Amino acid sequence: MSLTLYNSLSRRKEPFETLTPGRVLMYCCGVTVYDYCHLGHARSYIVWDTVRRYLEWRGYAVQYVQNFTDIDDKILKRAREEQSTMAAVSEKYIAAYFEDMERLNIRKANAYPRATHALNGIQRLIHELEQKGIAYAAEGDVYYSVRSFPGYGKLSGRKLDDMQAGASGRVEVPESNHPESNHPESSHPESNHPEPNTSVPEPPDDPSAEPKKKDPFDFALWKAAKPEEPFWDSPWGAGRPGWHIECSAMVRDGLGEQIDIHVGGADLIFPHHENEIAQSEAVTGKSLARYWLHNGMVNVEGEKMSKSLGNFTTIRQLLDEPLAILEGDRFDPMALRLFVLQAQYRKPIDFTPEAISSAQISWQTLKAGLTFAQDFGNALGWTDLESDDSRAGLQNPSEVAQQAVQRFQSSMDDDFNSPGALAVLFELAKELRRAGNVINHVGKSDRDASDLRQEWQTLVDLSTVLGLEVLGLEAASAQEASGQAQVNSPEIEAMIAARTAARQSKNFAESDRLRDLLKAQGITLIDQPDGTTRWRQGSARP
RNA sequence: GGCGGCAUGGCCAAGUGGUAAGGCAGGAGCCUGCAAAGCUCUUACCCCCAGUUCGAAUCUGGGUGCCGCCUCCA
Repeated sequence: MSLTLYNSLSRRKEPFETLTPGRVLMYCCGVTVYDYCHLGHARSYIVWDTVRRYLEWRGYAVQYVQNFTDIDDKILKRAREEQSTMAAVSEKYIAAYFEDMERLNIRKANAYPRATHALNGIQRLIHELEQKGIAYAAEGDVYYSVRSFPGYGKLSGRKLDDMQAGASGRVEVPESNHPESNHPESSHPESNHPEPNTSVPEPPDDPSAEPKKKDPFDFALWKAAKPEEPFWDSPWGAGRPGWHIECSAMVRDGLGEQIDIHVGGADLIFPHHENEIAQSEAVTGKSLARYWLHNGMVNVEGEKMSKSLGNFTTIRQLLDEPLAILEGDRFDPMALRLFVLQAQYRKPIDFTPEAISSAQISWQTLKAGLTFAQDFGNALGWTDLESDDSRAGLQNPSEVAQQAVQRFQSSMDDDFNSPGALAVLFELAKELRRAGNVINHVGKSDRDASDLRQEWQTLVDLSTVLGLEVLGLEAASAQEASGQAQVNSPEIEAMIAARTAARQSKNFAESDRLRDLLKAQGITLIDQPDGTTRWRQGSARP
């Protein structure tokens, strides 16, 4: 069995072969840090984190690098609004990024280069492009001459001439800028509409508005500094880098001239990744990345979630606010992860209340399987959970465990088909939940303890590959909860005895009253065929 | 207008030539004084039309609908 992945470059699934056996160099386009991350970002980074985890599980040593864009017009705009600086705004949202990602159990990259730390590499790259006659300076700006790179358009599958026709249709109304040109945005501060603001410092990419460009599709590698903006000295004068060049430079500095996998949102294919290829490959003469992978968008009511449409929900908003659809509960971060992984990564997913509640409940099911050892390990005599050889059983995996791993792998090998992989996890989790319920209700298991042990261990292992884990805090509180139950035990036993007496005298009204009383405290009673009554805490378990 | 993608049950979503995984949500029954759990059963004309084939959700052609990119965007 071999791993196959869909390469945006060829628009086909291809077998995965690394540049160096056993090693994967992987670069992920990160965020521009001017605001909190929304669900679109969450999806992207959950997906690529999962890909990275899977590659490692498959035995590859993965070097994973993800950048922060911390030089950008939007950051500057935010800094002006907050009477702050670009650096301060960046720091704030980088910190927020890490907080959000940690909650989603996204593992840290090996490196997080920032544009502001990559100026040397950026300038070197621009210089080399200039030497090769592909970049040209114009009044303090430097542009990339798109027509000098024969391969331009190979990733996005478009031709410059085709685009020109389309672009002209969009840019035909430059007059719309004029009426508002002397109305700063503060003239309508109460407006929450995310209308494109015509007073932003940078004009839209209107070819006619940038006469410095030789060709309308040329793009900026370096931008001359405007007054009161941060700048860096350069051979072309004071200024700052364009957006695309930073990734070319950071890939080269952090991973080398050629990498295995370059990933990012599908909305980055053009122009960002196309330009990145043009920049890097024109200099090195080598293909930049062997595989280009792009995740699908998160939609809201059929439309892409995006800043400009204003239809976004931030990660922290979704996780922190009690939700009506969840009857006032908060959305579990792992349920968000599940929501993302329940779709194949290239397909769009719709963010709806139904999807949220479905994911939340699904996570409860999976969690019941994951906490099986914690809940029932004692009952099954699993005393070695903490010890090093606790996984010894997996040396000789059972048929069920082997098949689960095999099915999981063959799904994931097929272009990271996580929905298929999840089906395997759910089958294991549901069986464990069933077995646990039987123990609760009958007092003993109807399954062989070591078989269950293997199924549980397999579930935990495979879930971890997808980053679906019961994290520390939750695990601790679950244990705490079971400890509490012990404390109240005598009181409960007394009530059960009273109820048993009532039942024996057929006083069912009293018997039901006591049942309801305990139920209100979260205690569920289980009458046994032999007339005795068992109980357990927690009525929520489905 | 150009390029790309998607259409499977109430919702989500696998399946890429041999008569439909899984999740969520439902229905019926057995069991129970009532419960809880368990068990059994149960819900698909795979967007439409034509073609290839012994056989297609799966391949080919045409159509319809939706989405993304072409402008900052995960």
